[in-house]
Amino acid sequence: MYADIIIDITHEKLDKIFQYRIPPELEGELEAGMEVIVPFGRGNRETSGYIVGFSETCSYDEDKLKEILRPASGREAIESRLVSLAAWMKEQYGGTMIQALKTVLPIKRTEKAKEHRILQRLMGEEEGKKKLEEYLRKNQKARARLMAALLDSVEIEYELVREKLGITLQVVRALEEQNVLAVKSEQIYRNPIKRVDDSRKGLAYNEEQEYAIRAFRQDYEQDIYRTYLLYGITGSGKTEVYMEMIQEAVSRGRQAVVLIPEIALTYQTVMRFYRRFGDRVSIMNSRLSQGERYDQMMRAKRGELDVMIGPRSALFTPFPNLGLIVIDEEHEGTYKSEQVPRYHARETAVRRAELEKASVVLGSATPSLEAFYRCKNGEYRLLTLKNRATEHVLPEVHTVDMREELKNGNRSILSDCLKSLIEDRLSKKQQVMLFINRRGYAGFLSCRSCGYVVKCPHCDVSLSAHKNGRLVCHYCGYETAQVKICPSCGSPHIGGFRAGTQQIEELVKREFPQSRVLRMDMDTTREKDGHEKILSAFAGGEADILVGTQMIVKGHDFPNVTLVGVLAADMSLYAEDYRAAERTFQLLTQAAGRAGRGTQKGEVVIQTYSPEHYSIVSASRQDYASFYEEEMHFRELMGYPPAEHLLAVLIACEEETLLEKGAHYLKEYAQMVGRSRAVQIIGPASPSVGKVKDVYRRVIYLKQADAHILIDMKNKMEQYIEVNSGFAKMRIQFDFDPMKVF
DNA sequence: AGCACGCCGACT
DNA sequence: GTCGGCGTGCTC
Repeated sequence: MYADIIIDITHEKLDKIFQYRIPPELEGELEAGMEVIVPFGRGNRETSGYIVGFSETCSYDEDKLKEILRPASGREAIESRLVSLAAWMKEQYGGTMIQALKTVLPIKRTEKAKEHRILQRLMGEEEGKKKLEEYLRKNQKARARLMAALLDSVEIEYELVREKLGITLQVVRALEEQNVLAVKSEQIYRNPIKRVDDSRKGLAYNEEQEYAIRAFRQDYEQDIYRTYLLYGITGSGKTEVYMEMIQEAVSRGRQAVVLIPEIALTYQTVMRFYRRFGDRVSIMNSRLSQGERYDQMMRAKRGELDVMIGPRSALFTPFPNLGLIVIDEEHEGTYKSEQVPRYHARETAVRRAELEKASVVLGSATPSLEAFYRCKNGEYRLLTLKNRATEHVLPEVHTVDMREELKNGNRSILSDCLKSLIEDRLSKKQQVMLFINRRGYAGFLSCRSCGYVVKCPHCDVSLSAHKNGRLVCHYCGYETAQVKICPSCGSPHIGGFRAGTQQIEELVKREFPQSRVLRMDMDTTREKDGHEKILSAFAGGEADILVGTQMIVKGHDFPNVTLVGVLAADMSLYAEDYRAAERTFQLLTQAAGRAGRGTQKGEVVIQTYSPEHYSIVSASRQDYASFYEEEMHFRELMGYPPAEHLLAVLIACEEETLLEKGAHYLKEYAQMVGRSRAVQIIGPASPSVGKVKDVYRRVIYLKQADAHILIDMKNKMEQYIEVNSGFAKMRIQFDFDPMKVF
């Protein structure tokens, strides 16, 4: 038995596993996550490291193995719980321990050192020149180089000197000792939020809110930590409930993490937390540089913060005594990582809470099937908010069958019903949102004569037409000029196939020339704070109609919006994906929730070609329960999560023949291992996008109700891949309970 | 990162 | 010969 130990992953050369022998007196005393002192390097200097696991065999020259000296003294380090979380993630989701550790531990980037370590000349120019001559005379080349640089400018970044002049730290140290220079390491922690006056008002909660808060508090007081699902319709005041729960944890000297999908991380939400918890709140977002992120993590570690708000990665905030993890909009797909380890923040949060003896609160108006299923089988506790916090009425929903419209001679994208309602709102000076559900479908170009679709030469996807006359690939960014003639049959009848946001915007402007229209999509939000700008312009009444993709339906309240139109509601149903119905239901429900947030009653128009589909019917009735029943029935029938578990094995390779061979062998191996255990194996198949950036892909699916069996299969396959050099040129990833079918 | 090793020029 | 600086490469 050997211990796998990680010394320090902040430096690339050390971010690997070192094996140590376990001394007899420590046998049975050690476990993953523990901090230990080991001899390291030639001088056997005592270094601290973390145990990340144990192995039966050692992959290194056994004679060279050293022994662990002793466990690190003092209290259990914050990191140790994160290391054991990483070990769990590696086991659950696959990949290497290093990959898991890198996602879990706060990593100091070299880029950060660049900003923070500055060499400062301490002597005047005259004296400096003398020093320079002295070094030259003594043939001390490195010192001379550094001195010359310091004469050029009083302050230089250490990283610059190291990379461009090849100066090592020893040289810097030597000059430091001679009082030639000083090393400044600034540690300025920028707080990314601006200060606002503390206007905490005594809020009154409705009965349901009170009940949820009380239920949580009663458990918490008795040290009962568990997972709750706060199922509350839009506008039911979930955020207030979170804040009370966080308050409960904070008042007991514990800290809270609040996960928010990036897109919902709006100024409004942040300000609410900030007003309540003051500057003991910190925000993480993708705009923060690596260095800033690291600083935030360190503030949390030192106990300067109570609440950390951020996307998926904020889950790993190294709080000394984490007491609560809140996951808002729990059903969002962004909680699943796209990189190895492909972890789901919900499951990982539940695991982290277990390690920390903390609670988890999941919140959603349209809970994921997973979360609701676990409430039904008693794993999570369900807390429901059925009423809107303020006395707003639910919007009235009209479903329009677009096939009927066509029969009645309306070939426009807008139904007669929607048109007349828009007309009505414009006259009343109220606002309208038009939401285009084009998830997964861009405005691709196809030939009406032969059906040819213009595709990206590097990826197996269609190119989408942009207004600037270019064709763009959304996977690799490839761009080409718009084609006028079909490359396949020469017909000139080639053109955009489906309506994009731009076309809708133009159409609306044509139909309602007196209206002011704003468009929000990938193109218009690309610039910095593009989101905020458009939304606040719309909120400020600078436009009457907002046209956009899914991003307009998340977060944000617009009190003056009384009409929401959903165009192509069923588009997302056509994706060959077992979560298509769930996603459609969620999008439609959210879109409908945007209408009538103010005092006026709202109306919603859903335009669809499949009005009878249960996801559309139940969304139009705002009926989650019946949607859940139907969808769960489907998942059970097909053996999809959460009824059973699914493991996707993604294989990528530049050579297609090699890929096919590898996929074939891997499947055969899986069949051999899985035969006795009733594992269903599907594939290898070409994923819907079979090629990206000239790399071919295949996918194999394994299905089994028992997660442990699948995880064991995954471990065996990982071993098989490692020992067979034939897989060396392939990149193989595992995706446990994937969010989509590839 | 931190440390030792080995190379190389300079000095006693 | 020996000393000290400097670059390189390894660390279970």
